[in-house]
Formats: sequence, C-alpha cells, structure tokens
Amino acid sequence: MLATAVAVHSQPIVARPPVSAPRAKPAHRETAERIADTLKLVEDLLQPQRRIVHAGESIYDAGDGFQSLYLLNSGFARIVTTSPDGREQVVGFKFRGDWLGFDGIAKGRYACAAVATDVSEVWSVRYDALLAASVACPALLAVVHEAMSREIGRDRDSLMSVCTLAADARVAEFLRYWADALASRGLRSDQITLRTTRAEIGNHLGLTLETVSRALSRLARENVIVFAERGRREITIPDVEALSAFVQRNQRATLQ
Amino acid sequence: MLATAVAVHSQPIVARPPVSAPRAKPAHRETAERIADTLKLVEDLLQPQRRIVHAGESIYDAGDGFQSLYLLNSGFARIVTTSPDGREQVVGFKFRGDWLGFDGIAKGRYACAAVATDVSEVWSVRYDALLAASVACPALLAVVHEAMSREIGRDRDSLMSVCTLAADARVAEFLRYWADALASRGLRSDQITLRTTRAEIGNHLGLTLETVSRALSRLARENVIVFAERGRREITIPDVEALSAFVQRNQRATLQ
DNA sequence: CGGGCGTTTGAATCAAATCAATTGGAGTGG
DNA sequence: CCACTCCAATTGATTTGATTCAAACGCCCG
Repeated sequence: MLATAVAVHSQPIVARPPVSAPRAKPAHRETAERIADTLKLVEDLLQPQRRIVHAGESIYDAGDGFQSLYLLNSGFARIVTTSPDGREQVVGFKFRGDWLGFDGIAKGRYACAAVATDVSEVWSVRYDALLAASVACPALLAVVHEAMSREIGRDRDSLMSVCTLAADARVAEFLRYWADALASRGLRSDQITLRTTRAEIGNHLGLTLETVSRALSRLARENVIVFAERGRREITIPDVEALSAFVQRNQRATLQ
Repeated sequence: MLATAVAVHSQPIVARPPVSAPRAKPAHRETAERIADTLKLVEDLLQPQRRIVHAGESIYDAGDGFQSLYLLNSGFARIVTTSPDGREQVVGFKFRGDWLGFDGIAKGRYACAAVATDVSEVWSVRYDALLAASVACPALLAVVHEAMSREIGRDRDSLMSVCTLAADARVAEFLRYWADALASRGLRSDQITLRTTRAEIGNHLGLTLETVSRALSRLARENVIVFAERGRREITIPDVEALSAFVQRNQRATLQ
C-alpha cells in the first residue's frame, strides 16, 4: 500500500526480535504503529514533497527561513546547533518517522542544521498547510503534538545522561537508545551500524573522541558489546539488559 | 484590565533597563508582548483555573495522568525528571509566561515534576479544551506551538552548555540566561536573587555544589558578578556583556 | 599501492570530584 | 535577647576520571 517510497535502507527491514530479550516490549509495536499512522496521515492529507538526500547533505540549515516541517520516511539524520560564538553541538539523531524542524517555529528560522547521515527520504510539509489541514483533521494535530512532546522528553533524557552518567555509561546509554530506536522501528537492533564517527558521538555526549573509543573498548572487554570481525563501526549487542545494567553500575556518584 | 491575579512577586515589577547595556535589546520588548498576548488569549478563550502554589509545593508530579497544561502567571518553578534507576535531573527553570507540562502529551502522563520555587500563580488549562478552542482561534494554537518550539530550543541550549563549556563558564552562562529571562519579563536583571540552592544549580549544569560555589567565587573575584553584602544568594551583574565575554573565554578546548 | 581519515592505545596532565573542616544565616525556644 | 540548632555555602587538600598529546594502526577509495 502507498509504498511509492524509494527503498533506501541500510539494514534489513525484517522485523526481528532482539536475540536475548525474553520480555515482550509492547512499546515497540506501538511505536511502529504510530509511525505508520503518522506517515499515512501525512501522505493522505497533505501531499508531502518527497526528496532523496544523500549522506552528508543537509536537509535544512541553521538560519534558513522556517516554512516547512520535515518527516523522515527512511534513513538517518543528525541535528547540529551552533552557538553565536561558534561552538557546535550535536543535539540529536533522527530516525524513520521522526519530524525535523520544530525548532524553527518559535523564531521563524531554523536554529540548527539537519544533516542526513545515510541516504534518506525526507518528506517536507509546509507548516501553514499542516495547520490548515489539522483543523479538519484533529488526529493530524495530535500526532504533531505528540512528536513535539516526545522530542522535549528526549532532549531532557540527553541532558540527564550527560549530567548524571560517567563517560562509559554515557556511551552505553547512547548505544541502548540507538538500539531501542532501531528495534521500535522494526529494524534489527542486536547488530547495529553506527552512522556517526566517534567524534560526533563524543560531541553529542560531551566527551572527546578518545574517551568514546576507550569506552567502547571497555564495553567490548566486558562483553557488553561485541565488535564485528572487520571494521569497528558495526556493533553487536548480545543483551540489551546487560547494557542497561552497565549504565546503572556506572552512574556518577555525586549530584544526588 | 482583567488583573484579578494576585500580586505575588518577589522583585519589583518596574521595567528597568540593565545598568550598563548600551545596545537596545528589542527581543525583550517582543518577549514581554508575547507573554502578555498569551496570557490574555488564554484568559479570554479558556477560563483557566487559577491556583496559588507556595515555594516547595509541586504543580504536578512525574507519573500523574496528563490532562492539563499549566501557564505560569507569576513566580518561578523548576522541572525535575527522575530516571527509572533513580537519577534525578533538574532539566529546567520556568518563569512568568512559560508553559508547563508539554512532556505529558506524548505518553499521557507527565514525565517529570514541576515544583514552585517561590509563591506562584499557576493557570491550568485542560488540554482537550485547548485543542477545541484552538480550532476557532488559530492564534491560540500558534502561541502554544511557539512555546513548545522555544522549549525544544532551550533544552538544546542546555545540552550545549553542559557539553561545550568549562565549569566556570557553565555557571556564568546560567546566570546570563537567568538574567535574560528576568529582563525579558520586565523584571530587573542587574540584581538577581537565585531561587535555588548551589546543589540544584549544580545538578542542572552537571556539576557538584562545591564546583558551583567555587565558580561563583571566581566570578566574583573577577568582578563579573558581585555578591550582595549580606547573604550570598543575591547577585549583582554589573555588565551582562562581561558575563558573555567570560563564557567565551572559558569554553572547553576540545570537542571542536 | 599509497594516501588519508577514522580509530585505537599509551603516558602525562589537568580540571573537577571527593573528602573534610569551617563559616554563616535563618529559625527556634528558653 | 542570646544560645542553640540546622542547613546552605565556602574553602582547602587530595584524588581521580577524563582530556591532552602523541604515536601507530586499519580500513576505504582513488
């Protein structure tokens, strides 16, 4: 159905449950449904403009005038803010079904840049058209609000990681989050391919690239993760629970 | 007009420009207007339930079922998230005109607690009523979206501070932000009273309370801030530009 | 095959956390 | 009004975890 979308995916789409997660995770089914509903709703009500973006290309840039929101139909993106004095910050990563560009509403221009980290299909929706359509269809407004709300929650989770976790745990938590994002989208999450450099992960987590590298090595040494034989960008997570346990063991002592 | 609101303020309401800021800051005038418009719109279209909350009392708690959004008409509040494994994180501070509770939309329950840090007047607005009213009045929807968008931007700024600034600069940036929040609301911003302990500031910034204390002492030693004679919770900021300059000087070297 | 970038790993350094002691106000009750 | 308590804040000494600097490796791509 309505699958005119180009098949651009770097991992098998086959829904495949995590290897060693005995407990059911209903949240993932719900997420998949939510994403499907969102895409269908947007496709039916608005005629989103589709666009293929290649890795490294930007979807929009900081300072661009805000007119549209974007919906990631496939692929991956990272969001980068730049402060007035030139500091760069990777503020988040986006996956299929995620909206991009909410930050532009307040000031009429985007406060950050969105860059594809893999070939991706992006739907763009004019904000005014979205508002108009949402009057007739409250469900559309509901999914947009839900997405904004989830983004606020996610941003706060990021802050919490950076403020309360030691370096190793931050990296572990990041992997857990990434695996969860994939799993909830029906992609295999036991074996993940990082689409970012250590430097970008480090920037996002408030660590240097060396510290990220060391953290990954330590995680591998403790068998919480396993590197693929060739290349160190593919990571196998034998047990997500072990990852969570590791995070808990490595909280920062203070700051209660 | 329509000023039935109880006058609960801990600082003079008189709009008073910062002592030594030669440049005009149009953003502040705009912010004040935006807040006034928001409050008027909400008051006219919805009959918000008013409630006085005293310092330390919670406006809503994490886990409470989401039904309403809150609008701070006066006073101050802080937002605190708790992770499943018990870590606490102060994710933000709220001022007059700020909305609270957006995080509850996504999951149907609040992900965090909102606690008043001074006697405050909070207006509560049922979310369903808000949606209904916004169909008839798009301007209402616009201010809500704007508020959510601004919150996303603010959360990202927090992450950037924690990830890219050294301890002293983080504290300086925090003071700058606080002063700006007051100034843009017509409160005097050259002399501010922190409504939080060093521990809470530290938690928000990813620092220990000792480090916050030392940072403030250093800022005072460099005359970027001045402590009131009695008590060290009142801080005078002789020059906001000097504060910004200090932040720029004390960025973390790495993480380019 | 060679260049370049991303990554790993080691050793030295440093900024912030930790531990510990003291000060200072605000509030309470005799 | 003063003594007493309690809690926030300050400050110093020490430790430690992450950064910095440096070198080497490995993979990808032309």
